[in-house]
Amino acid sequence: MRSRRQRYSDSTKRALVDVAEQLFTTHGYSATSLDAIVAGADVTKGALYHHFSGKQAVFEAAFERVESRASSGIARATEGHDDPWEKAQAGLRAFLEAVQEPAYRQVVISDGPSVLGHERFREQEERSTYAIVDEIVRSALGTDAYDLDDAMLDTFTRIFFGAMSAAGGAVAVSQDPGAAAARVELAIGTIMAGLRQLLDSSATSRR
Amino acid sequence: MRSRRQRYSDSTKRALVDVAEQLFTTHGYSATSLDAIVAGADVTKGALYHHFSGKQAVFEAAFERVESRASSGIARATEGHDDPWEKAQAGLRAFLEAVQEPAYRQVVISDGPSVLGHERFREQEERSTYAIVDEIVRSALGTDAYDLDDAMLDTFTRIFFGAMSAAGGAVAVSQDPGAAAARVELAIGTIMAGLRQLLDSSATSRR
DNA sequence: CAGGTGACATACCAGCGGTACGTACTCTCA
DNA sequence: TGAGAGTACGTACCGCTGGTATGTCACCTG
Repeated sequence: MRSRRQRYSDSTKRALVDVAEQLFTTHGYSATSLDAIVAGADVTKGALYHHFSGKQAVFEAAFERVESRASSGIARATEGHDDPWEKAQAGLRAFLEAVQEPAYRQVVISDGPSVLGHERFREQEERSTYAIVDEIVRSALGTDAYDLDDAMLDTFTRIFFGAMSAAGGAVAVSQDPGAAAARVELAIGTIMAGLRQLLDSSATSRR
Repeated sequence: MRSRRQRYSDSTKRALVDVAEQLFTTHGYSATSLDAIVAGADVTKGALYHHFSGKQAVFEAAFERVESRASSGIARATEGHDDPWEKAQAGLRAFLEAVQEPAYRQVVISDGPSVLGHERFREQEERSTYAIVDEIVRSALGTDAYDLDDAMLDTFTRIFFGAMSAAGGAVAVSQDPGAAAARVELAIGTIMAGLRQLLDSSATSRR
Protein backbone atom coordinates (compact mmCIF):
# COMPACT_ATOMS: atom_id res chain seq x y z
CA MET A 1 0.00 0.00 0.00
CA ARG A 2 1.41 3.32 -1.01
CA SER A 3 1.66 5.97 1.63
CA ARG A 4 -1.05 8.50 2.14
CA ARG A 5 1.15 11.22 0.73
CA GLN A 6 1.87 9.18 -2.34
CA ARG A 7 -1.80 8.62 -3.00
CA TYR A 8 -2.52 12.34 -2.79
CA SER A 9 0.32 12.98 -5.18
CA ASP A 10 -0.91 10.44 -7.69
CA SER A 11 -4.40 11.83 -7.68
CA THR A 12 -3.31 15.41 -8.35
CA LYS A 13 -1.08 14.25 -11.15
CA ARG A 14 -3.91 12.29 -12.66
CA ALA A 15 -6.23 15.26 -12.29
CA LEU A 16 -3.74 17.43 -14.13
CA VAL A 17 -3.46 14.99 -17.03
CA ASP A 18 -7.23 14.56 -17.11
CA VAL A 19 -7.86 18.27 -17.46
CA ALA A 20 -4.94 18.72 -19.82
CA GLU A 21 -6.17 16.00 -22.15
CA GLN A 22 -9.59 17.56 -22.30
CA LEU A 23 -8.35 21.11 -22.88
CA PHE A 24 -5.76 20.04 -25.42
CA THR A 25 -8.46 18.12 -27.24
CA THR A 26 -10.96 20.96 -27.39
CA HIS A 27 -8.67 23.97 -27.87
CA GLY A 28 -5.40 22.57 -29.16
CA TYR A 29 -1.95 22.86 -27.64
CA SER A 30 -1.04 26.50 -28.11
CA ALA A 31 -4.49 27.80 -27.22
CA THR A 32 -4.40 25.94 -23.91
CA SER A 33 -2.69 27.85 -21.13
CA LEU A 34 -1.10 26.37 -18.05
CA ASP A 35 -3.28 28.65 -15.98
CA ALA A 36 -6.36 27.04 -17.49
CA ILE A 37 -5.02 23.56 -16.76
CA VAL A 38 -4.14 24.21 -13.14
CA ALA A 39 -7.41 26.06 -12.61
CA GLY A 40 -9.32 23.08 -14.00
CA ALA A 41 -7.44 20.68 -11.78
CA ASP A 42 -7.92 23.04 -8.85
CA VAL A 43 -4.24 23.36 -8.03
CA THR A 44 -1.58 25.98 -8.74
CA LYS A 45 1.33 26.19 -11.07
CA GLY A 46 3.63 25.11 -8.29
CA ALA A 47 1.94 21.73 -8.27
CA LEU A 48 2.16 21.36 -12.01
CA TYR A 49 5.84 22.22 -12.07
CA HIS A 50 6.42 19.82 -9.24
CA HIS A 51 5.08 16.93 -11.31
CA PHE A 52 6.12 17.98 -14.80
CA SER A 53 9.09 19.76 -16.27
CA GLY A 54 6.89 22.08 -18.29
CA LYS A 55 3.98 22.43 -20.67
CA GLN A 56 5.40 20.01 -23.19
CA ALA A 57 5.79 17.31 -20.56
CA VAL A 58 2.13 17.67 -19.62
CA PHE A 59 1.21 17.34 -23.25
CA GLU A 60 3.37 14.26 -23.56
CA ALA A 61 1.58 12.59 -20.70
CA ALA A 62 -1.79 13.31 -22.27
CA PHE A 63 -0.47 12.19 -25.65
CA GLU A 64 0.69 8.84 -24.33
CA ARG A 65 -2.63 8.18 -22.72
CA VAL A 66 -4.65 9.00 -25.81
CA GLU A 67 -2.43 6.93 -27.99
CA SER A 68 -2.31 3.92 -25.75
CA ARG A 69 -6.09 3.94 -25.63
CA ALA A 70 -6.22 3.88 -29.40
CA SER A 71 -3.54 1.28 -29.92
CA SER A 72 -4.95 -1.10 -27.36
CA GLY A 73 -8.28 -0.87 -29.13
CA ILE A 74 -6.67 -1.82 -32.41
CA ALA A 75 -4.66 -4.59 -30.81
CA ARG A 76 -7.83 -6.06 -29.36
CA ALA A 77 -9.50 -6.07 -32.76
CA THR A 78 -6.66 -7.91 -34.44
CA GLU A 79 -6.54 -10.70 -31.90
CA GLY A 80 -7.80 -14.10 -32.84
CA HIS A 81 -7.26 -13.87 -36.56
CA ASP A 82 -5.14 -16.59 -38.10
CA ASP A 83 -5.14 -15.44 -41.68
CA PRO A 84 -2.89 -12.38 -41.90
CA TRP A 85 -4.99 -10.80 -44.63
CA GLU A 86 -8.11 -11.06 -42.50
CA LYS A 87 -6.14 -9.68 -39.60
CA ALA A 88 -5.13 -6.74 -41.72
CA GLN A 89 -8.75 -6.03 -42.58
CA ALA A 90 -9.79 -6.15 -38.94
CA GLY A 91 -6.91 -3.89 -37.95
CA LEU A 92 -7.79 -1.41 -40.65
CA ARG A 93 -11.37 -1.27 -39.50
CA ALA A 94 -10.32 -0.67 -35.90
CA PHE A 95 -7.85 1.97 -37.00
CA LEU A 96 -10.56 3.86 -38.85
CA GLU A 97 -12.66 3.72 -35.72
CA ALA A 98 -9.91 4.99 -33.45
CA VAL A 99 -9.05 7.89 -35.70
CA GLN A 100 -12.53 9.30 -35.28
CA GLU A 101 -12.05 10.00 -31.62
CA PRO A 102 -11.63 13.77 -31.17
CA ALA A 103 -8.81 13.37 -28.67
CA TYR A 104 -6.82 11.23 -31.06
CA ARG A 105 -7.38 13.57 -33.97
CA GLN A 106 -6.37 16.71 -32.13
CA VAL A 107 -3.71 15.51 -29.71
CA VAL A 108 -2.01 12.80 -31.72
CA ILE A 109 -2.56 13.72 -35.35
CA SER A 110 -2.77 17.47 -35.25
CA ASP A 111 -0.59 18.70 -32.40
CA GLY A 112 1.56 15.64 -31.84
CA PRO A 113 4.14 16.04 -34.59
CA SER A 114 4.81 19.74 -34.16
CA VAL A 115 4.78 19.75 -30.36
CA LEU A 116 6.90 16.67 -29.78
CA GLY A 117 8.92 17.16 -32.92
CA HIS A 118 8.83 14.60 -35.68
CA GLU A 119 11.66 12.70 -34.06
CA ARG A 120 9.99 12.06 -30.73
CA PHE A 121 6.60 11.71 -32.37
CA ARG A 122 7.87 8.87 -34.47
CA GLU A 123 9.48 7.17 -31.49
CA GLN A 124 6.16 7.23 -29.69
CA GLU A 125 4.22 5.93 -32.66
CA GLU A 126 6.69 3.16 -33.36
CA ARG A 127 5.94 1.77 -29.95
CA SER A 128 2.16 1.67 -30.43
CA THR A 129 -0.06 1.91 -33.49
CA TYR A 130 2.79 1.78 -35.92
CA ALA A 131 4.09 -1.37 -34.27
CA ILE A 132 0.77 -3.07 -34.85
CA VAL A 133 0.73 -2.15 -38.51
CA ASP A 134 4.29 -3.33 -38.80
CA GLU A 135 3.42 -6.65 -37.26
CA ILE A 136 0.50 -7.11 -39.62
CA VAL A 137 2.53 -6.18 -42.66
CA ARG A 138 5.27 -8.59 -41.68
CA SER A 139 2.88 -11.43 -41.08
CA ALA A 140 1.32 -10.82 -44.47
CA LEU A 141 4.33 -10.00 -46.60
CA GLY A 142 7.22 -11.33 -44.57
CA THR A 143 7.08 -14.90 -45.81
CA ASP A 144 10.17 -16.31 -47.47
CA ALA A 145 8.18 -16.95 -50.61
CA TYR A 146 7.87 -13.22 -51.30
CA ASP A 147 11.56 -12.61 -50.83
CA LEU A 148 11.32 -9.12 -49.31
CA ASP A 149 14.18 -7.99 -47.11
CA ASP A 150 13.85 -6.08 -43.88
CA ALA A 151 14.23 -2.63 -45.38
CA MET A 152 11.55 -3.33 -47.95
CA LEU A 153 9.16 -4.57 -45.29
CA ASP A 154 9.81 -1.36 -43.39
CA THR A 155 9.05 0.62 -46.49
CA PHE A 156 5.77 -1.20 -46.99
CA THR A 157 4.82 -0.56 -43.39
CA ARG A 158 5.54 3.15 -43.75
CA ILE A 159 3.46 3.30 -46.89
CA PHE A 160 0.51 1.45 -45.46
CA PHE A 161 0.67 3.40 -42.25
CA GLY A 162 0.71 6.67 -44.16
CA ALA A 163 -2.12 5.53 -46.37
CA MET A 164 -4.22 4.52 -43.39
CA SER A 165 -3.54 7.73 -41.51
CA ALA A 166 -4.48 9.88 -44.48
CA ALA A 167 -7.53 7.79 -45.17
CA GLY A 168 -8.47 7.96 -41.51
CA GLY A 169 -8.26 11.73 -41.59
CA ALA A 170 -10.54 11.81 -44.59
CA VAL A 171 -13.01 9.53 -42.86
CA ALA A 172 -12.98 11.69 -39.76
CA VAL A 173 -13.92 14.91 -41.58
CA SER A 174 -16.43 13.26 -43.87
CA GLN A 175 -20.14 14.02 -43.54
CA ASP A 176 -20.90 10.32 -43.78
CA PRO A 177 -18.06 8.60 -41.92
CA GLY A 178 -19.63 5.20 -42.33
CA ALA A 179 -19.71 5.38 -46.10
CA ALA A 180 -16.26 6.92 -46.22
CA ALA A 181 -14.87 4.15 -44.05
CA ALA A 182 -16.46 1.57 -46.32
CA ARG A 183 -14.81 3.16 -49.35
CA VAL A 184 -11.46 3.17 -47.61
CA GLU A 185 -11.81 -0.47 -46.69
CA LEU A 186 -12.70 -1.32 -50.26
CA ALA A 187 -9.84 0.71 -51.72
CA ILE A 188 -7.17 -0.62 -49.40
CA GLY A 189 -8.66 -4.09 -49.71
CA THR A 190 -8.32 -3.85 -53.47
CA ILE A 191 -4.73 -2.68 -53.15
CA MET A 192 -3.91 -5.53 -50.80
CA ALA A 193 -5.60 -8.07 -53.04
CA GLY A 194 -3.67 -6.83 -56.05
CA LEU A 195 -0.43 -6.88 -54.14
CA ARG A 196 -1.12 -10.36 -52.88
CA GLN A 197 -1.95 -11.69 -56.30
CA LEU A 198 1.13 -10.13 -57.83
CA LEU A 199 3.43 -11.42 -55.12
CA ASP A 200 1.90 -14.87 -55.28
CA SER A 201 2.33 -15.15 -59.02
CA SER A 202 5.92 -13.94 -58.96
CA ALA A 203 6.68 -16.32 -56.10
CA THR A 204 5.45 -19.35 -58.05
CA SER A 205 7.20 -18.32 -61.25
CA ARG A 206 10.47 -17.94 -59.37
CA ARG A 207 10.23 -21.41 -57.97
CA MET B 1 4.22 50.80 -64.14
CA ARG B 2 3.39 50.77 -60.49
CA SER B 3 3.93 53.90 -58.52
CA ARG B 4 7.10 54.53 -56.59
CA ARG B 5 5.30 54.06 -53.30
CA GLN B 6 3.82 50.78 -54.46
CA ARG B 7 7.25 49.46 -55.38
CA TYR B 8 8.64 50.32 -51.98
CA SER B 9 5.69 48.62 -50.37
CA ASP B 10 6.11 45.47 -52.44
CA SER B 11 9.78 45.20 -51.64
CA THR B 12 9.30 45.44 -47.88
CA LYS B 13 6.53 42.89 -48.03
CA ARG B 14 8.73 40.56 -50.02
CA ALA B 15 11.58 41.14 -47.60
CA LEU B 16 9.33 40.19 -44.71
CA VAL B 17 8.23 36.97 -46.37
CA ASP B 18 11.82 36.16 -47.34
CA VAL B 19 13.06 36.45 -43.80
CA ALA B 20 9.99 34.75 -42.39
CA GLU B 21 10.38 31.75 -44.67
CA GLN B 22 13.97 31.33 -43.65
CA LEU B 23 13.34 31.69 -39.92
CA PHE B 24 10.27 29.47 -39.98
CA THR B 25 12.31 26.87 -41.81
CA THR B 26 15.24 26.86 -39.43
CA HIS B 27 13.50 27.37 -36.08
CA GLY B 28 9.88 26.41 -36.67
CA TYR B 29 6.78 28.51 -36.21
CA SER B 30 6.50 28.93 -32.47
CA ALA B 31 10.22 29.47 -31.94
CA THR B 32 10.22 32.32 -34.43
CA SER B 33 9.27 35.67 -32.95
CA LEU B 34 7.88 38.62 -34.83
CA ASP B 35 10.70 40.72 -33.44
CA ALA B 36 13.20 38.43 -35.13
CA ILE B 37 11.36 38.67 -38.43
CA VAL B 38 11.09 42.44 -38.47
CA ALA B 39 14.70 42.78 -37.33
CA GLY B 40 15.83 40.52 -40.17
CA ALA B 41 13.85 42.49 -42.69
CA ASP B 42 15.15 45.71 -41.14
CA VAL B 43 11.74 47.15 -40.44
CA THR B 44 9.53 47.44 -37.36
CA LYS B 45 6.40 45.74 -36.20
CA GLY B 46 4.34 48.61 -37.51
CA ALA B 47 5.37 47.68 -41.04
CA LEU B 48 4.57 44.03 -40.51
CA TYR B 49 1.15 44.73 -39.11
CA HIS B 50 0.50 47.10 -41.97
CA HIS B 51 1.01 44.30 -44.50
CA PHE B 52 -0.26 41.31 -42.54
CA SER B 53 -3.01 40.77 -40.06
CA GLY B 54 -0.72 38.89 -37.69
CA LYS B 55 1.85 36.17 -37.29
CA GLN B 56 -0.31 33.50 -38.83
CA ALA B 57 -0.84 35.58 -41.97
CA VAL B 58 2.92 35.94 -42.38
CA PHE B 59 3.28 32.19 -42.04
CA GLU B 60 0.57 31.65 -44.60
CA ALA B 61 2.40 33.80 -47.13
CA ALA B 62 5.61 31.84 -46.58
CA PHE B 63 3.67 28.58 -46.71
CA GLU B 64 2.10 29.37 -50.06
CA ARG B 65 5.43 30.25 -51.54
CA VAL B 66 7.15 27.08 -50.37
CA GLU B 67 4.33 24.92 -51.55
CA SER B 68 3.96 26.50 -54.94
CA ARG B 69 7.68 25.99 -55.49
CA ALA B 70 7.29 22.30 -54.71
CA SER B 71 4.16 21.72 -56.72
CA SER B 72 5.46 23.49 -59.79
CA GLY B 73 8.54 21.26 -59.65
CA ILE B 74 6.36 18.18 -59.58
CA ALA B 75 4.11 19.48 -62.32
CA ARG B 76 7.13 20.07 -64.52
CA ALA B 77 8.30 16.49 -63.99
CA THR B 78 4.98 14.97 -64.98
CA GLU B 79 4.73 16.89 -68.22
CA GLY B 80 5.21 15.09 -71.48
CA HIS B 81 4.24 11.62 -70.32
CA ASP B 82 1.50 9.95 -72.29
CA ASP B 83 1.18 6.72 -70.37
CA PRO B 84 -0.51 7.51 -67.04
CA TRP B 85 1.46 4.85 -65.21
CA GLU B 86 4.73 6.32 -66.39
CA LYS B 87 3.44 9.74 -65.44
CA ALA B 88 2.70 8.43 -61.99
CA GLN B 89 6.25 7.13 -61.63
CA ALA B 90 7.74 10.45 -62.71
CA GLY B 91 5.46 12.34 -60.36
CA LEU B 92 6.37 10.08 -57.47
CA ARG B 93 10.06 10.63 -58.11
CA ALA B 94 9.65 14.40 -58.20
CA PHE B 95 7.53 14.29 -55.05
CA LEU B 96 10.24 12.40 -53.21
CA GLU B 97 12.71 15.05 -54.33
CA ALA B 98 10.55 17.96 -53.24
CA VAL B 99 9.91 16.52 -49.83
CA GLN B 100 13.62 16.61 -49.05
CA GLU B 101 13.77 20.40 -49.15
CA PRO B 102 14.07 21.67 -45.57
CA ALA B 103 11.60 24.48 -46.13
CA TYR B 104 8.96 22.06 -47.36
CA ARG B 105 9.52 19.64 -44.51
CA GLN B 106 9.35 22.23 -41.78
CA VAL B 107 6.88 24.77 -43.08
CA VAL B 108 4.46 22.56 -44.99
CA ILE B 109 4.67 19.14 -43.37
CA SER B 110 5.56 19.96 -39.80
CA ASP B 111 4.03 23.33 -38.95
CA GLY B 112 1.46 23.63 -41.71
CA PRO B 113 -1.34 21.50 -40.34
CA SER B 114 -1.27 22.75 -36.78
CA VAL B 115 -0.72 26.42 -37.60
CA LEU B 116 -3.25 26.75 -40.39
CA GLY B 117 -5.57 24.15 -38.95
CA HIS B 118 -6.34 20.97 -40.82
CA GLU B 119 -9.20 22.66 -42.58
CA ARG B 120 -7.25 25.47 -44.19
CA PHE B 121 -4.23 23.21 -44.65
CA ARG B 122 -6.24 20.84 -46.75
CA GLU B 123 -7.71 23.65 -48.81
CA GLN B 124 -4.21 24.83 -49.63
CA GLU B 125 -2.98 21.37 -50.50
CA GLU B 126 -5.94 20.56 -52.67
CA ARG B 127 -4.99 23.44 -54.87
CA SER B 128 -1.40 22.31 -55.40
CA THR B 129 0.42 19.02 -54.79
CA TYR B 130 -2.72 17.13 -53.95
CA ALA B 131 -4.32 18.31 -57.17
CA ILE B 132 -1.45 16.82 -59.15
CA VAL B 133 -1.75 13.46 -57.44
CA ASP B 134 -5.47 13.55 -58.01
CA GLU B 135 -5.01 14.23 -61.69
CA ILE B 136 -2.55 11.35 -62.02
CA VAL B 137 -4.79 8.95 -60.14
CA ARG B 138 -7.75 9.90 -62.27
CA SER B 139 -5.83 9.50 -65.51
CA ALA B 140 -4.66 6.07 -64.37
CA LEU B 141 -7.78 4.69 -62.67
CA GLY B 142 -10.54 6.90 -64.01
CA THR B 143 -11.20 4.96 -67.17
CA ASP B 144 -14.69 3.63 -67.74
CA ALA B 145 -13.33 0.11 -67.89
CA TYR B 146 -12.46 0.17 -64.20
CA ASP B 147 -15.90 1.40 -63.20
CA LEU B 148 -14.83 3.52 -60.23
CA ASP B 149 -17.09 6.38 -59.23
CA ASP B 150 -15.96 9.82 -58.16
CA ALA B 151 -15.93 9.11 -54.45
CA MET B 152 -13.80 6.01 -54.92
CA LEU B 153 -11.32 7.92 -57.06
CA ASP B 154 -11.12 10.52 -54.30
CA THR B 155 -10.47 7.78 -51.81
CA PHE B 156 -7.66 6.35 -53.92
CA THR B 157 -6.11 9.79 -54.25
CA ARG B 158 -6.21 10.30 -50.51
CA ILE B 159 -4.61 6.94 -49.93
CA PHE B 160 -1.85 7.42 -52.46
CA PHE B 161 -1.20 10.95 -51.29
CA GLY B 162 -0.90 9.77 -47.70
CA ALA B 163 1.34 6.91 -48.72
CA MET B 164 3.60 9.21 -50.65
CA SER B 165 3.77 11.77 -47.86
CA ALA B 166 4.67 9.18 -45.27
CA ALA B 167 7.17 7.58 -47.58
CA GLY B 168 8.64 10.99 -48.36
CA GLY B 169 9.08 11.69 -44.69
CA ALA B 170 10.88 8.40 -44.25
CA VAL B 171 13.13 9.18 -47.20
CA ALA B 172 13.92 12.60 -45.82
CA VAL B 173 15.15 11.33 -42.47
CA SER B 174 16.97 8.34 -43.89
CA GLN B 175 20.77 8.15 -43.77
CA ASP B 176 20.80 7.05 -47.38
CA PRO B 177 17.98 8.99 -49.04
CA GLY B 178 18.83 7.64 -52.45
CA ALA B 179 18.41 4.02 -51.43
CA ALA B 180 15.33 4.82 -49.42
CA ALA B 181 13.78 6.61 -52.38
CA ALA B 182 14.55 3.62 -54.59
CA ARG B 183 12.81 1.31 -52.13
CA VAL B 184 9.79 3.58 -52.01
CA GLU B 185 9.61 3.69 -55.79
CA LEU B 186 9.81 -0.08 -55.92
CA ALA B 187 7.20 -0.59 -53.23
CA ILE B 188 4.70 1.86 -54.65
CA GLY B 189 5.48 0.60 -58.13
CA THR B 190 4.64 -2.93 -56.99
CA ILE B 191 1.42 -1.76 -55.42
CA MET B 192 0.44 0.08 -58.58
CA ALA B 193 1.31 -2.88 -60.76
CA GLY B 194 -0.76 -5.19 -58.61
CA LEU B 195 -3.66 -2.78 -58.62
CA ARG B 196 -3.43 -2.38 -62.36
CA GLN B 197 -3.34 -6.11 -62.98
CA LEU B 198 -6.28 -6.74 -60.70
CA LEU B 199 -8.38 -3.98 -62.21
CA ASP B 200 -7.52 -5.09 -65.73
CA SER B 201 -8.53 -8.67 -65.08
CA SER B 202 -11.80 -7.76 -63.40
CA ALA B 203 -12.54 -5.33 -66.24
CA THR B 204 -12.16 -8.02 -68.89
CA SER B 205 -14.14 -10.59 -66.93
CA ARG B 206 -16.99 -8.13 -66.52
CA ARG B 207 -17.20 -7.50 -70.24
C1' DC C 1 10.19 14.37 18.77
C1' DA C 2 13.54 16.64 15.75
C1' DG C 3 15.12 16.96 11.37
C1' DG C 4 14.42 16.08 6.58
C1' DT C 5 11.83 15.75 2.57
C1' DG C 6 7.99 15.65 -0.44
C1' DA C 7 3.90 18.28 -2.10
C1' DC C 8 2.43 21.88 -3.02
C1' DA C 9 1.27 27.64 -2.83
C1' DT C 10 2.75 32.46 -3.78
C1' DA C 11 5.03 36.06 -6.02
C1' DC C 12 7.43 37.44 -9.62
C1' DC C 13 9.85 37.90 -14.30
C1' DA C 14 11.14 38.25 -19.26
C1' DG C 15 9.38 37.73 -23.65
C1' DC C 16 5.69 37.28 -26.69
C1' DG C 17 1.79 38.70 -30.00
C1' DG C 18 -1.00 42.40 -30.63
C1' DT C 19 -2.75 47.40 -30.42
C1' DA C 20 -3.02 52.54 -30.32
C1' DC C 21 -1.28 56.26 -31.98
C1' DG C 22 1.97 59.36 -34.10
C1' DT C 23 4.48 60.91 -38.35
C1' DA C 24 6.45 61.64 -42.79
C1' DC C 25 5.92 61.07 -47.41
C1' DT C 26 3.22 61.03 -51.68
C1' DC C 27 -0.66 61.12 -54.66
C1' DT C 28 -4.90 63.58 -56.04
C1' DC C 29 -7.68 67.25 -57.44
C1' DA C 30 -9.81 71.89 -57.05
C1' DT D 1 0.03 74.54 -56.77
C1' DG D 2 -1.01 73.59 -52.37
C1' DA D 3 -4.12 71.58 -49.13
C1' DG D 4 -6.31 67.57 -47.77
C1' DA D 5 -6.43 62.58 -47.79
C1' DG D 6 -4.40 58.29 -47.64
C1' DT D 7 -0.52 55.13 -47.54
C1' DA D 8 3.53 53.20 -45.30
C1' DC D 9 5.52 52.81 -41.92
C1' DG D 10 7.85 53.94 -36.63
C1' DT D 11 7.20 54.19 -31.44
C1' DA D 12 5.37 53.14 -27.17
C1' DC D 13 2.81 50.32 -24.67
C1' DC D 14 -0.28 46.38 -22.86
C1' DG D 15 -1.98 41.89 -21.24
C1' DC D 16 -0.93 37.37 -21.15
C1' DT D 17 1.96 33.33 -21.14
C1' DG D 18 5.46 29.88 -19.83
C1' DG D 19 8.80 29.53 -16.51
C1' DT D 20 11.41 30.34 -11.94
C1' DA D 21 12.65 31.34 -7.15
C1' DT D 22 11.25 30.93 -2.81
C1' DG D 23 8.26 30.05 1.03
C1' DT D 24 5.30 26.89 3.83
C1' DC D 25 3.38 23.05 5.91
C1' DA D 26 2.11 18.23 6.35
C1' DC D 27 4.11 13.82 6.71
C1' DC D 28 7.61 10.24 7.27
C1' DT D 29 11.82 8.45 9.52
C1' DG D 30 15.21 7.48 12.88
